[in-house]
Amino acid sequence: MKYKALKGICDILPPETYIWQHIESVAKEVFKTYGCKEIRLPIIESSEIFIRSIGETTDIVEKEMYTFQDKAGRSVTMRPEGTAPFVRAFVEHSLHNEPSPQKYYYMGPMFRYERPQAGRQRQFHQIGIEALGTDDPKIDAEVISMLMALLKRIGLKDIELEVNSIGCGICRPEYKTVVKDFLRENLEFFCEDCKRRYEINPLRILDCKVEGCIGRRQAVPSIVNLLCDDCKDHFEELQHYLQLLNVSYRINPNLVRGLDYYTRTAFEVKGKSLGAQNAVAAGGRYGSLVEEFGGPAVSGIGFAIGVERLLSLVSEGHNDYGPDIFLCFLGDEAEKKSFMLTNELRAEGLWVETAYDKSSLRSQMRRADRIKAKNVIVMGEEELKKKKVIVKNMAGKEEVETVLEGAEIIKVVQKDILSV
RNA sequence: GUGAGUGUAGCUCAGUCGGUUAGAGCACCAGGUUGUGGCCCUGGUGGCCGGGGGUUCGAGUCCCCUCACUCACCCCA
Repeated sequence: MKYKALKGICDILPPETYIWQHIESVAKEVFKTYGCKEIRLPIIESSEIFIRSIGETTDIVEKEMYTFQDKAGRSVTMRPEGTAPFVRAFVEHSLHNEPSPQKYYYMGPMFRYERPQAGRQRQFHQIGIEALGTDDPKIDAEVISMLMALLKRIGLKDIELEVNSIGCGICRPEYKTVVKDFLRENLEFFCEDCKRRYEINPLRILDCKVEGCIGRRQAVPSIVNLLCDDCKDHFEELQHYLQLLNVSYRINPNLVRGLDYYTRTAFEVKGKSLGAQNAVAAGGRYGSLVEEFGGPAVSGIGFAIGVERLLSLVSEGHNDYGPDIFLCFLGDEAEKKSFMLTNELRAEGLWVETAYDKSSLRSQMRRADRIKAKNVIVMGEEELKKKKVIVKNMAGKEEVETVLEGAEIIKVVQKDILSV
């Protein structure tokens, strides 16, 4: 084989593409009912946007970005996530002047240079929303419940919502210090990764899976008990609203987000059958990102769904796509007439296929069956003399003779199409 | 970046102790007597056995290197 797609970058082929279309259209319907408007954002941005927002010491920025120089020598990066480009656009176009709160959704590819594995590829797709213009925890609950409503409508089972508050610019640094104080004495007994985390992001130690580390960190107090009063109130109200909306959730005090810009609310939806990369969607509140990008002091909250991970959770079975009509012909005159009729029926919005060369009726019927045609039209010399055609329903086998006229044929075929 | 596993047809896999022209099922294409699909039957297309080197009279099979893929760690959607 001469050429292959790049490592971790996949083609999406039919019938998979049908499931993608389905998910995207359901998402759009759900978002519409919450007032989210679509925003389409570029795939490459100035590198600085990601470095400043995601954080210089995060893995994404340190080793996972597709960054290169354009012809003018500027450093540009293929977006590893959607929030930073969104906030850049929000500020650039002064979208805070739209009636508040402003709610947007986006969908598209993201790029991270990582070793691929189950549920992780270098080009992957996210469907995300962002809601800005209010600090009220009511909108946090609304955003989370919108996510759960969407996942439910897509038919996901065996998923679990985890929520946490990771504090704000005031109480989180204080909590970090508390964690470091508690771990300092025993640090030598922790795993190598945790020793590294201690310097870079000590909160991650609370999420380590190594058994020895789990036992040794027991004494560390939970962040939930050390939030400042404002953050604490926010978190409690969020839970209150989630309960009002009957959204079931689990508080995970060890839930940490990997991106620096998150404040207060953090949440994640985990899929039970997903393997090691089990977050199907995640999000959180960002308190000062808009300001850091030179915009007004408005905060936002958003989430992103990993579409590929979502797909691996949704049961398949969208494999029954086939033409509404397959047109069989016999004889030279019928070939011409059927070619014209194919065109006419397509103009009416039907999916119509026909044979491209002369072959036996048996062979044409076989082809119609293989491509899962719902109906077959037989146009032979005998029918042509009477200016009629035979319409056959492939599932039920019944045949009807009808006049050779597009409108009449559509009438015969219609009930089957509508019932699909 | 680290570790483990797997590479034979488009897909799923056989291939004996190293033996002659590499197989099956599915899929695809063409047929199975005047114009009716699915099941069945016949035939056909499709392989540098991931690549390179070595051992041997002889390698899909044994050895070395390499590449690719997969899973996991890290991290994340």
